[in-house]
Amino acid sequence: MTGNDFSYRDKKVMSIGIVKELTGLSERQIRYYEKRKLIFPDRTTTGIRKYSFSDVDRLMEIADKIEEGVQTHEIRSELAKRDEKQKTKEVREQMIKGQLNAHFHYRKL
Amino acid sequence: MTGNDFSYRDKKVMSIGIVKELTGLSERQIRYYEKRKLIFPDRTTTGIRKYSFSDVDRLMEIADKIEEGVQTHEIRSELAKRDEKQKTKEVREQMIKGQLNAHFHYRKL
DNA sequence: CGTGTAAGGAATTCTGACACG
DNA sequence: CGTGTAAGGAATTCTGACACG
Repeated sequence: MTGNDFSYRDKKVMSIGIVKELTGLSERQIRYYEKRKLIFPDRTTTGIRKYSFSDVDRLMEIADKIEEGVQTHEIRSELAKRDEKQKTKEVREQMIKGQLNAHFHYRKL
Repeated sequence: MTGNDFSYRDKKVMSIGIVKELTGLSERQIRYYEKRKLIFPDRTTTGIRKYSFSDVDRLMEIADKIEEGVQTHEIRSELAKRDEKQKTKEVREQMIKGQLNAHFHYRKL
């Protein structure tokens, strides 16, 4: 609650133009990888895509795989697997935090 | 050189629209604080302002000061002083890094 | 399959100015 | 002094499609 639960790295704040610059990819490629479900930008209420720094990193990984000849379909399942693990890990961490809170603040009120 | 010399926090990647959302300030205010030299966004070659997360934090501080009735002129000198200290600190850190490098990689080639 | 491009429209951003105070 | 707003233009982004393969 207090600090940088996910700070800057995961905040979706960049539009596609900067992502293009940062990654060296074309807008076409960036949008296409989204269509293939490799990347999941946010949208403003008016439909503009917003990306995070971690999205940028992920796009660079994707670009590497593509260059290696890996198809988007395969990249997708690799990434999905990793995302799943990551989510599980975060849930565990949250549970530990919760227990610590319960321990130290037990019936504090 | 290797890692996050300044990572995400200081990278100027957001356009004014998101900054507006993140800070709750109006575009007018954000641009005005720039004119008064409280904030220094980058510009794309075509003139679009780009801000960093630290710019966002700074804008919130500025907004607080303004609310307290402090004038931009005074805020400016406060911030300038702090920036100066920060820069000095960074220079010192760089020097230390340089010396460590010199020590460990002395005539490595 | 992955990517380039021209097309037309919608949303964003920019500057300088008038306004109030 | 700090901020709102309407004005007109320039730059950005979006989608669906044609193209190549």
